[in-house]
Amino acid sequence: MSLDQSQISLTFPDGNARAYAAGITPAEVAADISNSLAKKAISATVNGAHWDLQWPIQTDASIAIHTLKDDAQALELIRHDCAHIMARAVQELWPDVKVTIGPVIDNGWYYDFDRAEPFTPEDLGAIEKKMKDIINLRDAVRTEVWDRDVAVKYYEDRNEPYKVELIEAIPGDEPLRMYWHGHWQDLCRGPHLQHTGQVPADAFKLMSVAGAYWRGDSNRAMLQRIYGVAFKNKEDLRKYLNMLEEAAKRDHRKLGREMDLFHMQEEAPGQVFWHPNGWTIYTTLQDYMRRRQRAYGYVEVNTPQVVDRKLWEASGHWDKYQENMFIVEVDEEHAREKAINALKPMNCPCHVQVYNQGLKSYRDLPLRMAEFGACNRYEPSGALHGLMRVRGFTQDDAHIFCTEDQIEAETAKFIEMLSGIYKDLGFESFDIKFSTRPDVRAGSDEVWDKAEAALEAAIRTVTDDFELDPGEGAFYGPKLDFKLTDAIGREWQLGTFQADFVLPERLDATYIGEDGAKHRPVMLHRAILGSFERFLGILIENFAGKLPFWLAPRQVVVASIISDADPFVHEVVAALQKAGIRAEADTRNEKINYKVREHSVGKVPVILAIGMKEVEDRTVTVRRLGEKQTKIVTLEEIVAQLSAEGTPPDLA
RNA sequence: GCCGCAGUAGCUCAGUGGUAGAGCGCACCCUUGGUAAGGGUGAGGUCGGGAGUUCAAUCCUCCCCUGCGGCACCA
Repeated sequence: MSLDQSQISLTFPDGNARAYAAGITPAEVAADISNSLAKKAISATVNGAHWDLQWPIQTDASIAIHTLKDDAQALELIRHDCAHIMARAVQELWPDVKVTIGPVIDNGWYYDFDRAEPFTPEDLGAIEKKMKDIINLRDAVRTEVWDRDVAVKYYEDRNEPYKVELIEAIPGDEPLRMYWHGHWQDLCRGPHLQHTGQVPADAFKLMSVAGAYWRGDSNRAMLQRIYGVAFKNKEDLRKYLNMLEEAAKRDHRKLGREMDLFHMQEEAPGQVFWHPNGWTIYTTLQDYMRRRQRAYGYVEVNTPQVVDRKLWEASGHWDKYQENMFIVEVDEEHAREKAINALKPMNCPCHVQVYNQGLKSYRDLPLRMAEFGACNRYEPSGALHGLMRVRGFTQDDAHIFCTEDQIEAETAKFIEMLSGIYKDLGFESFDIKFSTRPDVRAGSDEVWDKAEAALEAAIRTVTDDFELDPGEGAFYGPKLDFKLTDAIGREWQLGTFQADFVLPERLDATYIGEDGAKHRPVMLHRAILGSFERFLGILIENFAGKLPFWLAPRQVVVASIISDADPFVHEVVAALQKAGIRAEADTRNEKINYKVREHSVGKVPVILAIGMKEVEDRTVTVRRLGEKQTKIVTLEEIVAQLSAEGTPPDLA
């Protein structure tokens, strides 16, 4: 475009172009447009790349100048500069602390430090205060491009071994950018704000300190990671902190206690003692899943818990996962050696045993074998987390034995089943991730071609909107993962669908084909809820304990207002129970206010209050959870209404 | 598993080198009250487990267990 080599043409978002000298910086461009823009500018986008105001532009380009109004760029820069400002604050407070890396993450940033003493909550306060001082200095940001040798020497001289290692990991042809504000400096690819004063001093907060391995490697040093959050203004920060409070209120461990759903105790870490209320949800959900599976042509089986190591050796689990299995040794009196068994960590090898009983014909395929399989895995102690990560759990597991030609139809059918179930359980949408062949894999390329094509074609019958994750498939086959988003925007990976060409081989599963010869079936591993334990945790948090009526463990409390109403209360409870509703009477010597409060806190969806007026009219006053107003209906009406509501979605 | 923090009544939490306290809940009594806590009385604790220091440990030290927040892991 430009006639003169020293001239370049910059095109603005409105389509206008202007000529500038090559090497001009976005800061200068902004100044050329207006003084106020020059002041407000924070960064630019140049040919699609997020660009520091100080970086020169050498060629024709599209350019957009950003201000704090551009959320994505503003937040990125604010959080990024917060990371540096925090590192500077830490080194000003404790000069011997070594710095490492500090990336931007959702809502904020973290920075990893190497320091002998742990950071305390008081330290965080001091760092925060120091950060505010630094912001108030309004130090201009400079970036410099350095030679590697100079940079390495610089960091060696300053005893910053982590930085030296980082530089050594940067490919040789990339420039090393040094970022300075004031006298303090950090290695960083940028971009950055114009000066530290552009970071809002009242819209960030240091949240926590935690250990983190250097470069994510558990064999390397444990560093101290400080997490912070930052926003454009105080109000956004406040909203975020409120959201955290909201999430804490939904914590399934807290609600589990309050609603008397389950408990855990130290004699059985990572395992659940389900109380009547929790077990009611569990079995209601399981009954529902069992009906769905039947409707989709699955047969249900049940297989042993304690299985000889021989089977795990054959399946390959003994080699790979022995550390994570519960081992059960039995010392039999006349045996030469102890019998070594493992609690099953998964169901698939057992399902192949069921499959292998008797000869299978191609006419038997696809054979969809389901089990609510109770599994135990010795998860690392630090991984345990309420119901979300446990050592004893039950999967809604199934394996579909089929031919390669049946993969596509089975995949499509599975996605249909899964989306119906998620919808029934209150989750309207989900995302699909499609993981294809990894570098190290079993099976021929032809089989992989076929399997990947089949999976992809099957997804496309449902949606074109899926995320491709190349190379992330299991070594035995490609897979689909299903993620759903909960009521407060968190994502949970739940369902999975994996094609497996290896296990049928290892455990010698066969079928007789039309040609009369033996063939190898493909195994499709699939789960929709994953584990019941985890899914119930997610369900509780998604609904903040206010489960849909059909799943609510306590559906109705019929509460008397005065004792003279007690006989009618019991009559109403009996009528509701007869209609299959989980109803209980509350005829305690308490005021109606007290009863309403207690059952509201207990998340009971419907309270029926009964005083003398109701007794005379044979009516009930209905109060729904979360609603203030009440409604008077007849006994017959409420029974009909609630039994309709209590019908599981697949039976409605 | 690793780093840090924590563990006191059923729950939430206060507290002290001389073997403990509140609120809620629970039991009993009074109260029969119309939609988010009526009043009174009372019971309830091996202060996570073990060892050590000390005349004396719930408190200080060490080890272990469990939990919490991350990291690593998640067939």
